[in-house]
Amino acid sequence: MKDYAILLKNTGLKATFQRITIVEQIEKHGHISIECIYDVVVSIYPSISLATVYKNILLMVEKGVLVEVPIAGKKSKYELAKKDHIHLVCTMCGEVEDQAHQDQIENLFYSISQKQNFIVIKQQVNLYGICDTCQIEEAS
Amino acid sequence: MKDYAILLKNTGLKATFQRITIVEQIEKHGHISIECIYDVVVSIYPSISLATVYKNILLMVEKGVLVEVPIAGKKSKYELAKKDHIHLVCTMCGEVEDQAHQDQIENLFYSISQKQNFIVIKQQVNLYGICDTCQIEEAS
DNA sequence: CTGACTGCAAACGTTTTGCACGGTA
DNA sequence: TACCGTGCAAAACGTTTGCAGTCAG
Repeated sequence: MKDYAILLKNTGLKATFQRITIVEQIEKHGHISIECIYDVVVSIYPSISLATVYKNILLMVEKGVLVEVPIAGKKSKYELAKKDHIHLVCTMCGEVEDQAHQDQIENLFYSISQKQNFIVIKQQVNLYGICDTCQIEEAS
Repeated sequence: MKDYAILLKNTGLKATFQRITIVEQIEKHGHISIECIYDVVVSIYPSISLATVYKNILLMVEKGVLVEVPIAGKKSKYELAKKDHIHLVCTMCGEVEDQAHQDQIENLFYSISQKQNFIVIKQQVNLYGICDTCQIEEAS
């Protein structure tokens, strides 16, 4: 577990207990919706308000600490900012799994940006489907 | 312009004027949010209600006529279902441009699905950045 | 000590719902 | 004609806001 107090301060945000808890829980859960963040954080720090969670998520996305993962047909989830990767979104259980990027895809995106004269700032790749676990449950 | 009455009937939906107009306008505009769909459709068919637009968008997504394009930090847009492609999302003007897929990416996604034992049903690739037009305006 | 942050409650905008009426097949 | 679809209004929901009190730096 990283020192999130420093991470936060580096972005100009004060390291409150609320913020640190939010970030820690997002790391722990990987990909998580705002309501779920609230649920887990409130169990650790019961007096936190939902508004605080909303304000901080927004702020941390703005500062680049968090990344929004928009998902078709559902509420967005949030994750810690990290190296680009692909999301495998299970349409049965809703779980999101990370999948490392290959160089191939970087090259492809680069060639697109050249060809279209489009400056790529951020990328987001979701594959929707059925995860291993749900395939097994499905079969039984 | 395709015959959307038939397209709708094939999915089991009745071809009402409201639905046909919605689909036509989505085709015309390419990528469009629900509120914008309502705005353009109401100018053609003033008595339509927002609830009808919502109900039909949802229904048509379910039936596979439309596809939701979720966009980080914004409301989802909708487009007609078509061959997979990449979305270039301009973070300045909000416009979304389609970019044809290369085989490369298909192969990549296929290899991921094999390796992770994840059955891919749908894919969604967004590149966020600055479009040609906005770069020019920016420079001036 | 001071500005940034929190928690609360109210406001707001978006989406969903139930129901009576109207239109498609 | 039967049933699906529409429009309306209200309700439910998610998110944002303003403000007074609190806390990190």
